[in-house]
Parts: sequence; C-alpha cells; structure tokens
Amino acid sequence: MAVRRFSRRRSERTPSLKASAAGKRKLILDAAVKVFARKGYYGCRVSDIADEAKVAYGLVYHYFKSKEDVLNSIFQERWTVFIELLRQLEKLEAPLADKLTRIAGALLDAYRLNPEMMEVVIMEIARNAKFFDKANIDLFTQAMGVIERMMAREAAEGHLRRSVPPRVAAYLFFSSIEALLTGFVVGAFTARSPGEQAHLRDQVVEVFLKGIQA
Amino acid sequence: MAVRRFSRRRSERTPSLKASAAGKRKLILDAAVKVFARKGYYGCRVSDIADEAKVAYGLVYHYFKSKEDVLNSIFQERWTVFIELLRQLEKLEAPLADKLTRIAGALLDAYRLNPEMMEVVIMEIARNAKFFDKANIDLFTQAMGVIERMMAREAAEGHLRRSVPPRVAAYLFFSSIEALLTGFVVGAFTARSPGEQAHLRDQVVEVFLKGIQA
Amino acid sequence: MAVRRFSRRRSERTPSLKASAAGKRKLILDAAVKVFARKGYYGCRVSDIADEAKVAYGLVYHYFKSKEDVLNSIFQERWTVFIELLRQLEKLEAPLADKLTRIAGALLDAYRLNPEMMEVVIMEIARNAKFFDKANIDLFTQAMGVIERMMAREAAEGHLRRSVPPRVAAYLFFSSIEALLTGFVVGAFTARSPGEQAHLRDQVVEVFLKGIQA
Amino acid sequence: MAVRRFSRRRSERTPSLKASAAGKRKLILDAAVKVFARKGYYGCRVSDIADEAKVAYGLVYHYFKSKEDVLNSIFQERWTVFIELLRQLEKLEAPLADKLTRIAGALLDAYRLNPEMMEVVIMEIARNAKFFDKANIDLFTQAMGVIERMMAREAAEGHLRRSVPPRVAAYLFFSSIEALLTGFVVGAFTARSPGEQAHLRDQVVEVFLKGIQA
DNA sequence: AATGAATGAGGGTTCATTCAT
DNA sequence: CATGAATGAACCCTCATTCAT
Repeated sequence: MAVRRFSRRRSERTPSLKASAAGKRKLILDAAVKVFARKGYYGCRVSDIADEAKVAYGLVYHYFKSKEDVLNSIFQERWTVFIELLRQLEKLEAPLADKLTRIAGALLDAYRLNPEMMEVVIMEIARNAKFFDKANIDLFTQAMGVIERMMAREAAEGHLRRSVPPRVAAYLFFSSIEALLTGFVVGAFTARSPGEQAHLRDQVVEVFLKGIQA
Repeated sequence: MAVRRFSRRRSERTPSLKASAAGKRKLILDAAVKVFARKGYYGCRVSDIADEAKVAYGLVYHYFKSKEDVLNSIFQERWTVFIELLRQLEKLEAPLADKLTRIAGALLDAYRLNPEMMEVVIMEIARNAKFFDKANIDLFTQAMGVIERMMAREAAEGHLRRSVPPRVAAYLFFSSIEALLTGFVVGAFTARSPGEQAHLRDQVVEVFLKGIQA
Repeated sequence: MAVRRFSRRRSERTPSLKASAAGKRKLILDAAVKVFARKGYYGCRVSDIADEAKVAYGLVYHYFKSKEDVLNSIFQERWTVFIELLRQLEKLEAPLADKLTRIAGALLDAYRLNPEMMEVVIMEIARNAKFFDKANIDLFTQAMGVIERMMAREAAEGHLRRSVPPRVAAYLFFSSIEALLTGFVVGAFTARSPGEQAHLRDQVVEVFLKGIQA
Repeated sequence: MAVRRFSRRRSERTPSLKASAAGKRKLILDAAVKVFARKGYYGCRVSDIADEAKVAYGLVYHYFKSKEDVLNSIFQERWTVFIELLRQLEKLEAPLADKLTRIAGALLDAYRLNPEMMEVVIMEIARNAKFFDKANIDLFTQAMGVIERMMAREAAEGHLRRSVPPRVAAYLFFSSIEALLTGFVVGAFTARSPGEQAHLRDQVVEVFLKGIQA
C-alpha cells in the first residue's frame, strides 16, 4: 500500500520496487557496499556504484560529496550502530562472557547477513585508518574504548589477570573476531549454518576469556 | 627461463665493482616501503617512489614490471623470509611457548626496526588479499599452514583444548600480533624500549596460550 | 507566434494580483547580473543565479531557455534601451558635444547605479563578441552605427577633421568610455561622487572632441 | 641543417619539422593561442590544444599545471615583452608623438603578424582581469604605469592640457588602440596592407594627441 | 507557477607505462 | 644503466538541462 502511494502517480520507468525519494541514498550506499567488497575501493569506479544501484551517475553526487564520502558514510553509519550496541551491552548487568558472546555474535550475524558490508566496514578500517578521514579512526577508537571499559570493570572486580591491561585485552578481543572474518574471507574456514557459526563464536570467546582470566 | 630471470634478480646482473645494479633495486624497494606506508599503495605515484629513492622514475621500470610488481616483490621477499623463519622454528624441539614467543618477537622486532615495512607487509595482506596477486595469498596461507602444524603437533600431544581446531588457533595467534601492530599504528599503545616491547610480546603470547591450553 | 511569445515576456502572463510572474523573471535577471559580474559567465552555475534570486533553480528554466539565454536577455534588454537613447539623441538638434556628454553621462550613471550590470553588459560584449549570439553583435553594431551617423553628420557640417572617418571616430568615442569603466574596475581611478564622475565624463568628452575636431 | 641534427637520429613519427625537446612547450603555447582565439578559453578543450599542437594530450600537463596555467603563461610572456618595449621607449629622448606612434605600431604589427595572439592577449586581459590570476592584472597595471609616466613627463613640460590627469590619458590612449583592434575583430574596418594600417595608426595617435595637448 | 530530484554528457586532470636518447 | 619526455587511457567530478510532482 505504501508502495503504491509512492510509486504510481505516473508510469514507472522500471516496474521494479525501487525505493523512491530519500530511499535513493540508501540504494546507493547498499550498492557501494557491494561494489567496494567486490572490487575494492580503488578498484571500482563511481559508475560501478551507480550501475549497481541502477541510478544515474550524477545522482551519487547529489547525495555524496565524493567517492570517498560514500565510503566514509558507510563506515560512519555502520560503526555508529555498532557503538550503540556496545553502549547498550555496557550498561547491562551480565557476566563479561555473555557480553562478549553477544558482541561476537552480532558481528558474525552481520557477516552472515551481509558479508560484503562487513568486509568493507570491519576489515578496512583498522588498517586503512591512516589514509581515511580522521572521523573514522575516532569511531574505531570509541568502540575500542567501550570494550576497554568493559574489560576494566571486569579487572576491577578481580576477574582479569593483572598482567593484561584492559586496553590490550580490548584490542585482542576485537582482533580475535577479525581473525574469524579474515579466515572466512580467505576461505580458511567456513560456517555455513548458524549452528556452526555459533560454535565458532563460542570457541573464540572461550579462548579469549580463558586467556585473560585470573 | 622464467627461473633464470628470477634468479638474476637476486644475483648481480654484472659483477662490476658498483653495487649500483642490485643496490639500486634495493634502493627502490626501500623507498617504496616508505612511500607505501606513508601514503598507501593507491595514494602514491611511481614518481613518489623514484623521488624517495632519488632515481629517475624510468628506472623503476628497469627493475620492476609495474607498480604492482614493486608491491608484490616487497610482499614476497618479506613473507619468504618470515616463512623461512617459521620453518626453522617448526623443526626445533622446543615448547610451543618458546616458539610463539620467538615468532611474536621477530615480528615486533621487525616493526621496531622498520615500522613502515610491517605496516605495508602485515597489515595490507590480510585485508586486501582478495584484490592482490594470488601468489601473495599463497604465501599468507603457507605461513598460516606452518603455524597450524605447530598447533596441530601440540594438539597431538594433548596440550591443546580439543574444542579449538589448530587452524583456528593459528589465525587467532597471528591476529593477536596484528592487534598489537594495529594498536601501535592507531596510537592506542606504544612500546618505545625493547623492554616494554618484550613485555607486551610476553603478555600476548601468554594470553593466547592460556586461552588455548587444555 | 514568435512575436506573441516575446511580448508575453514583457506583459504579465496572468493578470493576477501577484507581481510574481513578471516579477520572478526580473528577479532572476537581476540576480544573474550580480552573479555574472561577480564570477563571470563561465565561472557561475545556474544554481548560483537561482540562489542569488532565492528561487529554485528549476524556475530559471521556466523563464529562460538556457543559461546562455539569460545572458543574451540581459544583453538585449540593456542594449535595446541604450540604442533607444542613442536614437532619441540622434534626432535632437543639439551640438555634438552635448550629445556625447549625454551618452557618456548615461553610461557612467548606469555604472554608478549598477556597476555589475555595466561590467557584464559593456565589457563582455566587445570582447566575447565572436563567441556570442549573432544578435548581440548586431545590437553592438547598431549602436555603433547610430554614433557613426552622428559623427558623419558633424563631418558633413565640416566640424570634423577630414582625416578621421566617422566610423573610426565612433569606435574611439565608445572605447574612451570603456576605458573609464576599465579604470574603475581595475581600481585605477574612482569617482565616488556624482560631481567627480561628471568631471571625469567631461574630461573624456573634451579630449575626444578636441582630438577629432577640425 | 639544424633541423637535420635534431630530427634524424632515429625515424621520425611524422616527417614534419616538429621542434624537439624544449620546443614542445612553445609548440603548445602557439597552438593554445590559435585555439583560444578561435573558440575562446572556455569554448575549447585541452585536447583541442594538444591536437592543434600535434602532441599527446598529457604533454600539455607536462609543461603546464593546468589549462589556466597555459593561458596565464601566454599572457605573462606577451605582456612581459610589451612592458619591456615600453620601458625602452620610456628611456628614449624623443617627442611623445613618436613614442606613442611606436607603441601603437608595435601593437598593430603584432596584430597583423598574429591576430589570434593579440585577440587573446590584449582583448581578454583588460576585461576578464577580475577572474584571472592577480599576476595578470599586475602586468596590465605595470604597463599602464609606464605609459602614465610618459604622459606625466609630457605634462611636466607643459605640453598636456592640465585638465587631463596622466593616468586618465594613459587609459584613453591604450583604449584607443584597443578600439582599433575591436574594430578589426568585429569587421568594422580593415587594414590589409601595412600602408593602410600605418595610416590608421597615425590617425588614432593624432586624434589622441590633439585631444590631450594643451 | 514552483520545486529539486534525477540525468548523463562533457572535460579537466592524473599517472602508469613506453620510448628515444 | 639511466633519464625524463612523451603517450593516452582511465576516471572523478561538474553542471546544464529535464522531468515528475
């Protein structure tokens, strides 16, 4: 119904269910994610994004300042969501194990649902950081900061080995999950079913926790 | 033929007094490392490399087929050295802890001596794997394979928790070290003195081992 | 038909209370004058004009066929007015000195009231003549023609030196005034008060007349 | 002979007498003059310049920073030459009439030899001044300054009417010549033979001098 | 009449690579 | 070996214009 209201005033150019109006922006972002994942940021042309989104070339520049702005927008919107999740988990009264399991689960779920997105958003930022907008590094640092506070709290309760600073713990945890994603990407291991994936998730969290616990 | 051409690269083309032949090639590679690290592979021009090496940019094309060939040469030479190290450690009769400590130590030393090199060589490969020469991925996979065999051997001796497959363990270990490097790069932590660095190295190895041990 | 369409531009399309119809058109033209003067014809975008006029840029295309049409409209409306003035002066029974003084005065007055307009309308035409609509050159030529006839009449009465053809005289006179405007634009001289301006005007006319008189 | 020395080392791509090495820069500038005059600065593409010069597209960017830089280079090199001429005339012990005749003659000669050049260099600067590099306005102002000093000297000797400030006189003189050029360009008058041209030159100088003399 | 989203050709610029010397 | 002039394809971005509402 909603669709009809939007799409039927006059004839549609293509009868596909294209999002109208403001939806175009999202259409472009989604297309960009696919294209960046497929060919890399530098390996694709802006026209690839437009083609994938089935919009005119120029429209990309209607919504974004530049190709880089498209990438930054993806980064920032995704990381903002992720940081929001972290902040909610931080508030929770629950064992660290549960929180970390949920963080890992969220990232792996996201990967299962949209692997390209995660390749672009997780695997590029930590490393290309230096070459991108400072805002991106800030978001990464913020996220690590929240995880660090979770670790610090656990440490304060005496559950962490004293030799492991919370910040190091945070980086190690995040990199563990990255390791899984890297493994998926290079085909070192797979997890087709949600069950397998949950298993892998639990392994990683367990290894990490055993590693840092007092 | 191909082999011959390859071996020429390493030996001198002319046994003249000058170190210029092989010397210039190394000059260019070293310059490339710096420039790639500073501006990224895509962010720099071939002439930037030549400028840094203080040679004419036409010369880059005497020693390398293309800009990408420069990058691949760096990757391959470094990873070949690293894999050689891994293979020697693999043969050693020593506790896993020692071996891993030496691996981590070697990588962190290399980072201290030439941070740009490691940023380029370690941090680019996992991520950009997909877009690079298959040969690079092979090297990465080989290296992981050696570490995996170390883990498998330890598992065979019953020292590893059964829930952690050797391959996952290998990736987790490598990613731990990467986490440190990432931390250095984004400035989350520093280790100016060799002492601090050794400390960090031991923490990471300890956390990892505690995490995976039975 | 064409005539009708043209005349509509001047009269109101709808005789409603609003001055919006014709008003908006003038709004856009005035804005265009400012913007052309500020950034040049090629240096501005249609949206700059619309922004200056505070209308949506689609509206520019209601009133004008194209960006060039906006420029041509300005040219033509202004030059038509100027030619009209020249024709009225031509009919007058008065000494050439008076006529030229009034021409120069009119142009300098116009400059004082709307310098941007004159920069666009006077200073662009001679130069860019070649690249513009032929209609614009025709107007320029017409205007020069009227002045030339004034000169010819004076010559016929024996007041002009014989060595100076009326057409050359016309061009020299017009260029004298242009010289003043150029001087204003580059800041070589100023004439803030109407008095100073009238003085400058008289100097120029005097120099010109002394130059051509028999 | 000189040609042979340069052009015959290996086979030429085209057997035309193309200037080699540093001559390419001049080749491009000369082509740019033609193209700018023919289609206007904004009306031509950089590739038009390259085509006209019969060089590869990219070579333009080997010698010039940008399209605008090409234009500025033309302006500056020509105006520098013109200013040099003015400075030499300034030093001369000769009646003003002679000096002005030589200035006008030089400009008209230049126009006859290379009309496109003069259209670009003389007719664009005075007006587009505002939109171009400040350096261009400076050159224009410098040139006017030299002429102004010539006028001032004449005034000091009591030969100029007191009502005409030297600076105004300088602008009027320059604009007189511009008027001739404009007339040529719009086809209002022609001067095919050097004789006709000299005649026109003398008329203009005479009119100007009679106009300003005491 | 008025809006501004959508279109897409056009063109400036970059830069990897080749080549003549 | 070494140089850097020369080449030209590739690609980002701009912006005049159209169109649906």
